[in-house]
Amino acid sequence: MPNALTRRLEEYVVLSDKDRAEFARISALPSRIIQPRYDLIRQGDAPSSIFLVLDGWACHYRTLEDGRRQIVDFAIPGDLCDLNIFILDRMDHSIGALTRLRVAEIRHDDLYELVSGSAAIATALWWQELVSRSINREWIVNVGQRRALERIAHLFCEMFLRLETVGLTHGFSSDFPLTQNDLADATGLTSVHVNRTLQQLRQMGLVVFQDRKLTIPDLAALQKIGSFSPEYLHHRHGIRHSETRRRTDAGQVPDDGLAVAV
Amino acid sequence: MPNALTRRLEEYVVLSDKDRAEFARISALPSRIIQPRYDLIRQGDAPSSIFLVLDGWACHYRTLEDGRRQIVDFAIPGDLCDLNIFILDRMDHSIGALTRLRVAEIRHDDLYELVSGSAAIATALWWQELVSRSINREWIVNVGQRRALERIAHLFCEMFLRLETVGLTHGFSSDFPLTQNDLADATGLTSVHVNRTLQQLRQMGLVVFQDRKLTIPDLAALQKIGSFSPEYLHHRHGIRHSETRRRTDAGQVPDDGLAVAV
DNA sequence: CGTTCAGTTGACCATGATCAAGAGTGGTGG
DNA sequence: CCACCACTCTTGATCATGGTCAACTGAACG
Repeated sequence: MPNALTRRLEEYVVLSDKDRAEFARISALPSRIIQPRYDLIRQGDAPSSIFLVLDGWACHYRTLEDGRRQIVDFAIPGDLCDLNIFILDRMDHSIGALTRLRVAEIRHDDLYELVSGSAAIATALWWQELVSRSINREWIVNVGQRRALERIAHLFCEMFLRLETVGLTHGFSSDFPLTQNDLADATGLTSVHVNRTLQQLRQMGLVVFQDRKLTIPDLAALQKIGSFSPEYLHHRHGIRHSETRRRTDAGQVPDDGLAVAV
Repeated sequence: MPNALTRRLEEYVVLSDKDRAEFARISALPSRIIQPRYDLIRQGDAPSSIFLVLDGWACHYRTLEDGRRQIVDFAIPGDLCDLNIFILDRMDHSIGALTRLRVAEIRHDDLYELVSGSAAIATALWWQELVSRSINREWIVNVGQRRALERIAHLFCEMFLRLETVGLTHGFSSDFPLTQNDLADATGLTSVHVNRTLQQLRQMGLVVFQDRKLTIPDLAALQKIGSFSPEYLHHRHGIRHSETRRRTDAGQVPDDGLAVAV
């Protein structure tokens, strides 16, 4: 019953039992709770630890002087927030909790030990970093080239696959605790227009999005609307995802669908 | 008379003479020429070397099925194109030459030696990677939140500072070999609208952009219009740049303004 | 209850897209 | 040397996507 981080990294590399034990240990470190709408790290900070999301959603965002806000990525269980702070002088963006958030705090030394103790772990963390960057690039494409309907469809597809990777989906559904305003800030639209676009997606039968849950009855159809192709996520088991056309059973994920990072 | 890569990395870390010699050696490796509008690497490729831009401009871009193209970053002399290919399976985007492009090809082993031979170099390359990511994030903000005039002003500011870092500006001017179409693909606008927006910027006296050259008579003013603040570039000498209000002399960069990557 | 926050709706507007045509420039081959 | 082509830039007319402003609903919570 692997935790979210392990599940995530095993998309990229083969981990040994020892590696897995290390991650289990880290995930079991004393965790910190952040309340929704509070910041975990602020732009300009120079924190001395990095955070591993255990439970809940966060977002990476930047704010302009006049208050405009752009979410540049979401963080879900299994995501490491910013390896970079050990190298860069200060945070160039903020990380805020969207839900009640539980994170493990990993100190510099711990991370160093972790990385130097296992080549697989080092590679996996590198990989995670590079995948995050690929996601950044895709977001540029999303806001730069796609129109509203596509943008939101695309974001739903991406997040659904990312959630699936860490075992947080159940069949066609998943918790999805974003407000329409969050969606607006992530897609560069206004919340009013997000609202209307969601109605359109609902009316087309492509998504059910209510009570902080998302259901995608036909992922392949949604991918088409969102001009989504999953290669940029670099999942090793990408075939599983891209063959969503086959997901015609209503089956639950049998093993550990609820196994949020212990 | 340092080369572009050295100049770039010295924004981040202190290099020893030995480190500098290493970079000089690498920059002097047999170089490859790519003609304008040709691709250096294509999405889906799994190349075995990485490229260091010595001369000319390139762009990182993704294309959608229907032909829409989004440029997600530019590469100028001193930029390493994609450390990631040693880890990720295949390229998730393409890199194309915008001008006649000269690059050095660095093989996996060479890079490995370089990195393991000097902690400063390893840190510097890490840093470069993280700064690139910060730039990616800022581009999301740019296309997501800023309107046309701001977007283009912002892009001009960013590229001008990046060019300055590698010694490719002369006073208030620089080569700037982008077509209006390139600008459109980078900002998520149409070339028609870029044209009109440029006219506006010109009329406001903020930029001179013709014959593949860019002049910014008052960088501080342009930064204001573009709601640009340079922290995200993480330049160590950031003060030099942010105090552009003081650039009231018409002075040339005295030392090595022409020192394009040897 | 009153307050706050998320979602919803309507009317109107503006930014920027689309379509189309023409001008200027440089390169190439007959 | 000239004619032609391709490419970039420019301009005008029209249109549409999505923004703005404002008001209202309903649920959650103290």
